[in-house]
Amino acid sequence: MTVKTKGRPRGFDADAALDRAIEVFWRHGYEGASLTDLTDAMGINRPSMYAAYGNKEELFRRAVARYAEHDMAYAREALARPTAYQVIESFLRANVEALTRADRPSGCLSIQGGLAGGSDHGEVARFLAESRLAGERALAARLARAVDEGDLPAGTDPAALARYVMTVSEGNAVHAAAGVDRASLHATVDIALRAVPGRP
Amino acid sequence: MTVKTKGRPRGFDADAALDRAIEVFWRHGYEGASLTDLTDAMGINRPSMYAAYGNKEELFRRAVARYAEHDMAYAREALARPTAYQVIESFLRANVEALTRADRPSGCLSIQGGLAGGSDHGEVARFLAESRLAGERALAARLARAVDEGDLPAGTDPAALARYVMTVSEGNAVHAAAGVDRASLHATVDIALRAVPGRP
DNA sequence: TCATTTCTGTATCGCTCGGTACGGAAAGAA
DNA sequence: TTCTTTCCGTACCGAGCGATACAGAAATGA
Repeated sequence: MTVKTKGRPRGFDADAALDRAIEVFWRHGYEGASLTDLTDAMGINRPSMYAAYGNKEELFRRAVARYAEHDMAYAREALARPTAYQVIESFLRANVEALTRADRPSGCLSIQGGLAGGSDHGEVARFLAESRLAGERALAARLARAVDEGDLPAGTDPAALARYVMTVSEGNAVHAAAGVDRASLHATVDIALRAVPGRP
Repeated sequence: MTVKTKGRPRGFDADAALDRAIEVFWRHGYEGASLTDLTDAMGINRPSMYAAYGNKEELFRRAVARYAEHDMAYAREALARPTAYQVIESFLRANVEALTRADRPSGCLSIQGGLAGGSDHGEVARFLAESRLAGERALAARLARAVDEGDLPAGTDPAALARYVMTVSEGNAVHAAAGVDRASLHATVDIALRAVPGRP
């Protein structure tokens, strides 16, 4: 459904440009990514960026949203697995793959984007933390269902287990950003899974 | 030993000033900490900072070195425990305490300082990654000794186990930076320890 | 064709960044 | 006291930052 509009049409693909912006933010973090870096990578000039996205922070939020939808689709797929153990294993394995894709920067945009409150008053860091927490809550809900179904031992704390899984995933992201290779991250997952109930 | 020198003596305590700088870098990251933030917190003005430390990056390296020596002393103490399990538990527990001290920023300077390569070409991120890796190697060496001593099961990969422990610690640092409380981080450690051989 | 609307490119804004030149102040040495 | 050395404070540098004003180009609708 292409909307008919008056005026000169945009000369670039906004989603494709957003994908380029994702990589720049991923590599350099929110603060470290300058508008020159961004617009050069996106193949547009500044006023076009401002017209299309508003400002740098809005561009970042849009980039993170697209990242969550595309690059983290594996997380939603993992939640659909039949057992809690499979959910967790599938998530951690796919996470390792995503952290070490050859065609993408190492690590995870949500972590590399910015952990500390930079020049702003932690606005961006809080936004990223909240988006990670949303994922943790989704996993906790799935694990709570597993407890109800008897798939996880009664007495298991689904929120704590979900937090543990996210902790491993974030730790792996930190390692990946430091250049640790895929096989080593999988070895970490091998060990991490020993702490998960319901291992086959 | 106070060295007698000619000329006007420095009007501030360089180590105390460094402690203030640590907090600023910790809260805002390397890039997010401006010279104005730093010198204001340190109670000195710019030329004094440049005379005493060289430049911003040198100040940061000195801050990280002091941080490693003081705020991470618990890591060296943990390595001295008699068994591998105690080493790991002691490290992860003390780490959680350090990540959530009321008189310090939440999280860990080594992580919050900067994960992504900012405006520089990843210089600072690489430096921090290398310093974390040094800690991981020290732990791996200690665990290798435990394997030799029969304290850990034969066939245990000490490097992989050390990497797992550091992964949990880094994941907890990410959570702490996001505001997760101390009890929750300890709950994560409870689960993480289940994957460690030699549990009492 | 021509008025209207929207996007593009240049050129620039005010501001903050990391870093410094320079003159005066404060100490020891003689 | 006077010389020498070092530190402190002001005031400033060029560069890069995020963000924009404005004029011309490119599309639609009448």
